[in-house]
Amino acid sequence: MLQEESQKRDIQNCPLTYAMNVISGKWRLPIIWALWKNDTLRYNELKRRIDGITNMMLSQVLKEMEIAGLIVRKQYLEIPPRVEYSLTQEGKDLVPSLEALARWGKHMQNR
Amino acid sequence: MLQEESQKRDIQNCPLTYAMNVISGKWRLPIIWALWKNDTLRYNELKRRIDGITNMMLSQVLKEMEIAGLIVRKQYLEIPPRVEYSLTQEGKDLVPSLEALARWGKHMQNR
DNA sequence: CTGCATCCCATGTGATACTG
DNA sequence: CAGTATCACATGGGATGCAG
Repeated sequence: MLQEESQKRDIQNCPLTYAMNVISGKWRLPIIWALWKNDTLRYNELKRRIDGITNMMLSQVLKEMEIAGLIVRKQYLEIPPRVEYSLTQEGKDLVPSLEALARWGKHMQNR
Repeated sequence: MLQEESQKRDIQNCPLTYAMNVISGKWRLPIIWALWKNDTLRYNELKRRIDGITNMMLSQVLKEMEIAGLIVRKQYLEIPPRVEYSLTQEGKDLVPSLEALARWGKHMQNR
């Protein structure tokens, strides 16, 4: 439809919409937050810190965030398998903006 | 379920999750942006500036944002009806954080 | 002009089981 | 340990028509 077309254009053109899409979703912020606090985490360490997430959602969202350039995945060819995740520089650059948003949210909650 | 419980707790406790919920959704940012640029707009003016939105979505989202404290609705008891919308101070306070996010998004798009 | 009600569909998310 | 596959469901969003 025409509507979808204009929406797609928005997503491609508007930096804010782009940013929102990158951090939207139930699990993206918890993942960013966990990796921000811990620098590097293995798959199962991450899973244990994010309460309620399933393997399906975790692996899916991690893959999307890697493609988006937010996190980096480092795989070691060992038995048993070891995979470590951490934030890219861009992912780290995002945090101050999120903290600003959080301050605003805190203010709204206390109103 | 237990999961929903913990999710609800997150929404209530985490200021960032709270803020994200307030600005998430297909039409919230376009509305904020339109009111930021124009200060005050009537219902139909707003609708004309937000390409593709239906009456149903516009009125629904406006009501939610009013309850959230982002916008203020001013109704004039005239015939034909006139209703004007504008950002609250809190709504305006949100904009700098959004602009920071937008700068980050622009950087990511150019990478 | 400024909305609301009904019905419908797409997408995101989840439960469960399985694999290299 | 680090995932994938399948099936199912809840939620957000939309088309259409009606209303004060």
